[in-house]
Amino acid sequence: MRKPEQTTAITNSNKGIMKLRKGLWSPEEDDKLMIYMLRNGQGCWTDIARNAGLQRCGKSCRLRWINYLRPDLKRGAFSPQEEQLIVHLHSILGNRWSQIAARLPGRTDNEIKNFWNSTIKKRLKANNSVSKTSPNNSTDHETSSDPCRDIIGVDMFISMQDHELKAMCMESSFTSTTTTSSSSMHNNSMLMNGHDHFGLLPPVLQNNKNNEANGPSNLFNVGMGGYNDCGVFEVPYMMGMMGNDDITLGSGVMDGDVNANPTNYMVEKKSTNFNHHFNVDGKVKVEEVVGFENHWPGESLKMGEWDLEGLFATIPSLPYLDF
DNA sequence: AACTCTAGCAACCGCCTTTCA
DNA sequence: CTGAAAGGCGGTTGCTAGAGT
Repeated sequence: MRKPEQTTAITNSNKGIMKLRKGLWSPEEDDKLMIYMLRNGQGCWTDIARNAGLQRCGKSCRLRWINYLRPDLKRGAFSPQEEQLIVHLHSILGNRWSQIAARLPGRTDNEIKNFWNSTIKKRLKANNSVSKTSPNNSTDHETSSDPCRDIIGVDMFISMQDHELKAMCMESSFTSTTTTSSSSMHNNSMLMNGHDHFGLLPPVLQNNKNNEANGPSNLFNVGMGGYNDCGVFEVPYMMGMMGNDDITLGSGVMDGDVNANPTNYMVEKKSTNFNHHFNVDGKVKVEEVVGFENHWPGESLKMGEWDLEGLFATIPSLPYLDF
């Protein structure tokens, strides 16, 4: 972490010398950026920094938004399933953290990178030292080419059956590829059929439900629509902040109109405690929150974009989805 | 209570790629 | 086509909090 007092002088052609802050973001800065992003959406980060009244470089604002302020971020510890998926994807993709993060909903590349470097790497070291000292470990998994087994332990890895990973990928794919086109949304929801994703809770709510074990999330989650088993289009849902009751849950069912914009839902703000210190009045459009206004349908989402088609085209070891 | 060690993670740095004038 | 600016990404740093001594 950095000291919030740090400043760097830079020259700006319009305003002469400007001092840019470095280090930790203050709650006030977070508020400014969050409010600006919610009202104006994503754009040129340099402009965002300037227009939001932040003495930060655009890069810093982008990083703060992506890694911390983004509304769709998942909080809390990594679940065992996520951990396994990370290990598996890392064995395929290597240190391409952004691509790994793209397959884990609500997780950032930075988060995954930190998790890998602090936790999983250590486990690898420990496993290596154990395998060196223990003659009993000279089994086939030691000679396996799959590093996952070295890192997470063969038992744990084997315990993750293909269908589990498949289910995770499908769940992950839901909130991502649904943004690319209505047809891909349809495809994904077709894949969901039989997996009870439209059972008691929509996927994102299920995610949040699961996350409660990891502690309360102060952020709401934004999902996209899809077709349920009855062929009825279900619209996105906004997750009220756990325990805060700050955001009214916006959800519903749309019949028939495939091309209806499922993001065009208003979410009423009930209190001023938005983020851990975020204040905003009035109503917030979902599309503003997720930053893809005018990107629906057929246009890609700027934030949290997923390229699962690319993944499954390039990764033969993940042949689960039939796009 | 004071000190040291360490894990976790926010944020910067620098390089590469992409976009745009 | 070219150069500058912006965006994106992986690597790294260094601060904080909590555990251990």
